Amino acid sequence: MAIRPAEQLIHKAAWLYYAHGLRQDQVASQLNISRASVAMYLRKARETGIVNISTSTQLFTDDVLARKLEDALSLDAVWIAPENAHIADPSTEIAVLAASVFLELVKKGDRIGVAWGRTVYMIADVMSYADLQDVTVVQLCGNLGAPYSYRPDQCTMEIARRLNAKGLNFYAPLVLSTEELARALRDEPVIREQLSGVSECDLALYSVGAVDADSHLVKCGALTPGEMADLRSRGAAGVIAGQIIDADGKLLGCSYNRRVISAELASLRAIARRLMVVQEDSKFEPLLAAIAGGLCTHLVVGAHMAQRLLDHARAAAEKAS
Amino acid sequence: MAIRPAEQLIHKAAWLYYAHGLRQDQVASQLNISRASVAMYLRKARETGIVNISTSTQLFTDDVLARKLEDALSLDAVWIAPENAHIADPSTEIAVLAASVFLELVKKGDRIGVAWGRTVYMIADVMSYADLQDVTVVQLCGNLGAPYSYRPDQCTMEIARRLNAKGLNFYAPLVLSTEELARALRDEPVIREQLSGVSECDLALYSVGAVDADSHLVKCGALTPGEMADLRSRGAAGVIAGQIIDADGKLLGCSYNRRVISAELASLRAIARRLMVVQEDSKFEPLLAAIAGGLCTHLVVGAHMAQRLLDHARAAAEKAS
DNA sequence: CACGGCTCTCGACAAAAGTCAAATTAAGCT
DNA sequence: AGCTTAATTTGACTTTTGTCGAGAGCCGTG
Repeated sequence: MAIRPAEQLIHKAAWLYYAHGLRQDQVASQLNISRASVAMYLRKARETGIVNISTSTQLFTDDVLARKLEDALSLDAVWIAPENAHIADPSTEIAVLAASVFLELVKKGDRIGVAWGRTVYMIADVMSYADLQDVTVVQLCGNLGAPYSYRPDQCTMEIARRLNAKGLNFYAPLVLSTEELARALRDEPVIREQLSGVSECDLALYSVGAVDADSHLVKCGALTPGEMADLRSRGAAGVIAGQIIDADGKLLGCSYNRRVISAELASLRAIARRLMVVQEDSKFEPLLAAIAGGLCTHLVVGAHMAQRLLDHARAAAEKAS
Repeated sequence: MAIRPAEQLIHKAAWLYYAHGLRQDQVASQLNISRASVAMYLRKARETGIVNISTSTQLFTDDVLARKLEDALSLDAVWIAPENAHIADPSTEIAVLAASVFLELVKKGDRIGVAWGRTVYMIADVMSYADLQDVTVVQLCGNLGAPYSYRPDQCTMEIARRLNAKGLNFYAPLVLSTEELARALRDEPVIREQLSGVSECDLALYSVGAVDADSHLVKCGALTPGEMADLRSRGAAGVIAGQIIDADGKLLGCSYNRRVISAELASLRAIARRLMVVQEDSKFEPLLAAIAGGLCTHLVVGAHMAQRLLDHARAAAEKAS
């Protein structure tokens, strides 16, 4: 990909402005263009990730609650988004925080696994741009034709686009109608390769889904409300990368799971850094299940959820003693 | 280290402004302070590395010349600072570029070896602030009491301060008056430990010194101009971390070198990423020597020097064929 | 070759950010 | 306590930056 002269100019303007600290009019006279153009170039530079402005998320880990949670749940790191009267929309706050944390966790050369859902898409949406050409973003599960804009492949591609990274999509449906077909498809070289590549990821980004009629699995037609209720009564506690898990975070033995094309839980656990983000307070049980299953090393949640998790962990510890 | 309430405010202001994209007056009303205070907090946030603004140095590696040099000299990466009429001061430009490159190369948890000299100090001086608490900056060579502000320990400490990292100083003189004393001092546990810790570094930052009367070694009284001229006639080609090397980049066998307390060349070569920065065109031969000795994997130079290096490499290749 | 459609560029104005000295508060010291 | 000194905070002012519509250049097309 040859660099267009315009891109050269953007680079130069960004360099003079941000690295040298010149003012826009000084940059303009250096490059013999108008100051207005400089301002425009600088905006483009920010939008394309040529310049990177990042703020430390230290503040959110420094929370005492976050430290206590790290200990209680043996997680590597926890970030807690405040939820007070000043914050207009807690779920957006969580997404913005998660995007910052995610960018802080990404390193050069990383391979990143991304699942799908409203949360992941919201994170992608507020994520700032970066220039990480040697990064690869891979899709963790099959696709779901949906009336929503947050299809699995869109989550992956949007994040790849923001990072200026390579995006690897998964060309298979999430759920098939028979177990046989799913087995056959999983054996296809293309799919097999993609699935085995998951454990080579250095970083995963996902949320956990609830097992109820509001689930995307229901909304997208993969399961009927009745089936969902049935699974729930049989121990389903949450949804990870399109798969149903029980309260221990283990794959639930059910026809649905056998018809799904997605990364195995063991592959997910093989990823060193697993960033889980949960926005809704209602996802308490699903989150507990995911944590129990060791599907999460790094966690971003709201203050209320954090408190509930800590209370639960303490109650459990007391019961045990 | 408890976070003072003021620091909390700086964090919050930076978060709202840079991560959420609020305007200063909106931040001010959120935090119930005046907009002027917000502006001040934001400046502090930038100065302390709570927010990080970095510009890609892509532009300088994209240069065709840089690519050719990487091939010709088998270096991992080369950055070339332009030297045209618009650039007021090429050596500053090189330092600014080197500082950006350095920050791009630093990763979390790194141990960084830093040598000393005008170039290194200039880089430290223009380096922007960052918040890398788990990084350690170690001094690669002994100290030289000097009338200059760029003593070895100052280079190390200034860089550590800018990165908000731990600085590890070297409490020994660079040169001693007898070889015996130098040997004895090198055997001291404190010094021995420091020296052996050098090869555990992940990144090194240094320049190369010239073997002439203008050298710091002469200016600081470590060597007389006469001794320097003598060393030169005996094959001295450059100075690395206070030690004299020959044209092949090997340690020159001389009394001076035996009286020096500094990181061994083998230890330096054991560091995976060795960033060498050369500002002066006059340091052509010293740089050739350093490259010959494998003391450099990443290089930042000016356009003129880059051209000379390439011409030299090509002439050498032609001769060989 | 004239015509829209397109992108790029610029001047002028409005908005936002930076700065400074004065005022206020906090902190140290006798 | 009473004084001095240093550090914050602020309102008012200046400088810098963002934005928008107009105009200029460019290309493919009819």
